[in-house]
Amino acid sequence: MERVNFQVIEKKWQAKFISAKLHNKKGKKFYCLEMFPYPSGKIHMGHVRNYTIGDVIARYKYMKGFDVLHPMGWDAFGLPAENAARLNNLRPKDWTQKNIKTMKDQLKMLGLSIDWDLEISTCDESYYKHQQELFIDFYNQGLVSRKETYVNWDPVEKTVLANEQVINGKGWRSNAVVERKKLSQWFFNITQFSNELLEDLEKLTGWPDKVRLMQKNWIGKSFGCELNFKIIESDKVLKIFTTRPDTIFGATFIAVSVDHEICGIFNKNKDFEKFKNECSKIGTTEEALANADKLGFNTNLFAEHPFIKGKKIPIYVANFVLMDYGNGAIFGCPAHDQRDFDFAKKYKLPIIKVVSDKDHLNNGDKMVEAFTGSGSMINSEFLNNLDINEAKKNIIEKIEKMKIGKKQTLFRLKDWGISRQRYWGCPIPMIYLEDGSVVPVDKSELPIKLPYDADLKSSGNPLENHPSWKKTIHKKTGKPATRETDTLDTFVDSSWYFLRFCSPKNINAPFDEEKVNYWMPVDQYIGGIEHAILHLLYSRFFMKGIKKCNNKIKYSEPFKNLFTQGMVCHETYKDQNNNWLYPDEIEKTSEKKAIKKSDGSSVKVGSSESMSKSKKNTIDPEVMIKQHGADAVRWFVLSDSPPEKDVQWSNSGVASSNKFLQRLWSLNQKILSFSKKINDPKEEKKFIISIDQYVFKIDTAINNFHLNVAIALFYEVYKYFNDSCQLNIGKETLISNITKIMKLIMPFAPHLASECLSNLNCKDFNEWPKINKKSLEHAKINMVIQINGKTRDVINIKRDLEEKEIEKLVISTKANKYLTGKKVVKTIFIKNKIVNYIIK
RNA sequence: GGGCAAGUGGCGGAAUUGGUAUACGCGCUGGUCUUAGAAACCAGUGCCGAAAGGCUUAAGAGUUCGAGUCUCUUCUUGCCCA
Repeated sequence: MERVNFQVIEKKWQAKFISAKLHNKKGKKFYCLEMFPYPSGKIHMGHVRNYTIGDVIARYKYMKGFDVLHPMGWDAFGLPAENAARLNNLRPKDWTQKNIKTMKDQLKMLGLSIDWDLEISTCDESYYKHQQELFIDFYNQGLVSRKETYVNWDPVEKTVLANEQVINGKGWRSNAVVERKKLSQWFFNITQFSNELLEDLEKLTGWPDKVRLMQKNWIGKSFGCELNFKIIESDKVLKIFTTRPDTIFGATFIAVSVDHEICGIFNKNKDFEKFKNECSKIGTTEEALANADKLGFNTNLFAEHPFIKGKKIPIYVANFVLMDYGNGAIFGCPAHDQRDFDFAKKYKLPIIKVVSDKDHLNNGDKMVEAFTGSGSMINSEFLNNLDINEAKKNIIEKIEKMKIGKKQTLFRLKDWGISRQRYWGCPIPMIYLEDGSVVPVDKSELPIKLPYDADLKSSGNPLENHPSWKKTIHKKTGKPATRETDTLDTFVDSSWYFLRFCSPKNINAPFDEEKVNYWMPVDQYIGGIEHAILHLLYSRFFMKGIKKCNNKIKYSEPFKNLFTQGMVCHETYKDQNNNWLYPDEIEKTSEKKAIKKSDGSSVKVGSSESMSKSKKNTIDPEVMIKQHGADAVRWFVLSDSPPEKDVQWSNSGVASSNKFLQRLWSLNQKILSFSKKINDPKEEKKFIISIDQYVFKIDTAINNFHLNVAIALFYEVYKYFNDSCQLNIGKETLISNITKIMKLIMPFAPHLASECLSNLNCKDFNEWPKINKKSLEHAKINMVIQINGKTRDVINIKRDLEEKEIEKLVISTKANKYLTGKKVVKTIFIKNKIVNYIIK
C-alpha cells in the first residue's frame, strides 16, 4: 500500500508554519501561552507535551475565528549555564545561545504554530534593560526594599541557597552543611499585596481549585494578637505574637528566637554562643525547624503573667521560634501545641490544660500529646465554659482594653528576597555612593550590562570579583560609586515576560500599554504544576505592582485560565551494580524483566517515574520524531492520558499512533481515488448526521481539555468513515465530510491534516467545521428499557417520543417477556433516555 | 500530624445534570497474506456459567425506580503544608 512520507510532508508544511500568524482581525482576541522553557540543551518530552497541548488550543481557537497570540521565548538566565560554562570552559552567554538555537530547531520540528517573530530571551540586553527599568519603577513606588535577613549560606559555593536547594540541611550541589548567615538583601515587598493576592484568588475561576488552595495556604492569613509581657525586675516589655490568645491561662513558658534583641545580654556568654551555633545548623525552613529536636536555652529571666497576679513565667530561647514570624517571641502553652508540648517535656515545664476535650481524660503531666482540637475552656477564670472562638474574642477585647496588646492579622507570606550572588542573571540597577547611601542608576544609563568576561572559576560572587565592572560614577553628582554586584532571582525574569510578548520589539518601554490592554490577560496559560506557587504568585504580584506604577494598565491579574499538565513518565532501569541505564541500553524480555544489551546481564526494572536525566529514564523527542514523525509524537503524548495527569511513555504507543495516521492518510487517498459512486439519499443522510455528531463531540472534548477523549473519538470516526465507504454514499459527500474530519485533526496532527486537505483541494484549511444543529436534532437516540432498574433492552428511535409511543414499541423488545403476566406498579420515564417499569 | 485529590479489565484510561459501566488505545489470542519473519489487514478479549442467565467500578453500609457518580465508615495511593 502507498504510504505517506512523513519527513517529506513535515518539511513542506513546516516551511509554512514558520512564524505562524494566527490573526483574525475580526475575531475576539485569545492569548495562548505556555510556560517558556529554560534552554538547558535539548527539549525533553515534558516540553513536547506542554507545547503540543498549547498548540492544539492555539490552532483550535484560531480555526474558531479568534485573533490568537501564540508566542515563545527563553527563560535564559540561571545557574546551570554557569555550571556548564565552568565545566566546559565556555561563556554562559555562548552556551545559552547555542542551546536556544538547538531547541528552537527542535520545537520547529514539532510543527508548532508559534509566531517566532515575537521571540524573546531573558538574557538579552534588550529584555533585561526593561526589567531594570521596572525594578527602578518598583523602587520608586516603595515596592523594593533592602533588609538584613538570615539566609541559607553554602560555605563551599559561597552563595545563598533557596530553601528548595537545601536538602537535609546540606547544599544540593556542594553537599556542605548549610549555615544561617545574616546578609543584606534586596526584597520585593510582595507582602504589601498580601490581602489582594488572597482576595483576588476568588476571581480566578479559570484556575484549578487545587492551585488556588495552594496559594491560599501559602499566603496563610491568620488572626491573632500581640501581647506584652512585663519582664520581672526590669522595665522591659516582651512583645509576643499568638494565634491562640484563648490559651493564655495555660502559658507556662515564653520562648524567643535566638536572634531576638533580648538575647543581646548573652553577647559574650560561651554557652549561648554554642547554643546559637547549634541553631544555625538547622536551616531556615519551617519544616526543618518543626522536625528538629526542640532545643532551649534558659535565660533565667521571668515574665509576669498578665492575668494571674504573681505568676512568674520562665523565658527561654528556643530553636523552633522564627524571628521573621510574629515578633520572634511566643508564649508556650504545652497542653495545646505540639511543639510547646515537646519543649515542655524536655525541660520539665508544667503542662496546664485549658481546653477540655471530653474524650481525653488525661490531664496535665499525664498527657501524651498536645490537644489541638476545639472544646470549651477550663482552668481559665473568666474564660471558663466559653468555646475557644468565643474565648479568643473575649480575651482580645480584654487585652485591648488593658492596653497590653492588640488584635493582629498575620500573613505567612514573606517578602520576596531577590538578591543572588551569581553572575548569570539580570544586574540589579542600584549603586552605592561613598557616603553609604544606595540609589538607583539613572534610567538613561540602562541597561547595566553583564560583563562578558567574568571569572567563574574562583569561588564567590563573580561580579564582586571582577576587576573593573563594579566601579562606576554617580551621574547626578559625578562622584565615584560602586555597583550592586548581586543579580536578580531568575523568577523575576519570568514574572513579566507575558507582557513583553505583547510588544517585544519596543525599545523605549517594557511594553506598549495599548498592546498590553488588548492582549492581556493571558486567556490560556499552560504549564507544570510545579509552578503552582512561586512563579504564578510572583507573576500576580508583578501585574499588581505594574498597575500601581502605571495607571493606564487595566488588569491586575495576568492569567485568566490556567491549565497544569501532568508529567511524562517512563520505567527506570538499573544494572547489577545499581547504575541507572537508558531505555535503549536494555532489552525487555517480559513484562517485568529485562537484560542489558551490551552483555546480556539481567536488569532491575523499576517503577515508572517522571523522566529525568539523573535516572536516565528519558526518551529523546528528536529521535522519536525522526522515527515516527512529528504528528505521531504529538498524537501519542495527547492520546494515552488526560492532559492534567501523568502520561506513561510507550514506544508501542507512539508506533501505533503513526500507524493510525497512516491509515487516515490512506482513507483520504482512497476517497480521492473513487470514481463516481451511486448514492442512496437515505444512507447519505444518516451518514452526514453521524459525522456531524462526531464533529460536535470532538469540538466539545477539545473545549473541555479532554484531548485524550478527542483522540479516542478520532479512532471511532475513522472506523465509521472507513466502513461507510462500502455504502452507497456519493463521492462528493465523502469528500465534503472527510474534509470536516481533517480540519478537526489539524490542531493535533497539522502536517498530515494540511497534506490531506491540500490533496482534497480544500480552500479554507483553517476554518473550523460548522456544528450542524439540525443534524444533532435529527439524530436518533438510544432509549434504555429497564425492568425493576435492570437494563433489558436498548432501542434506537426517533427523538422526543412520548411515553405512550414508547410503550407500543416495548412490546417488540426483549424486555417484553419480563412484562407478560406481571403488573406494572410504577413507570419512570425520562424523555430520550430511559423508561423503567417497576413490576410486582 | 493537618489539608486536598484519587482508587474502574493484564495495562493506560472512557462514561452531560445520578440514566446502556468497561468507549478508545496498548497488550494478549486466533486468522488472512508470506518460504519464514516483520509489516498490513480481519476477528476475539472483565469474571462465573454448557446455556439461559448471574456477578462486577478498593471494602462495607445508606439515599434512590436507578449509584463508578451523592452521603457515612474503613482501607490504600498520590500531592501540598507542617
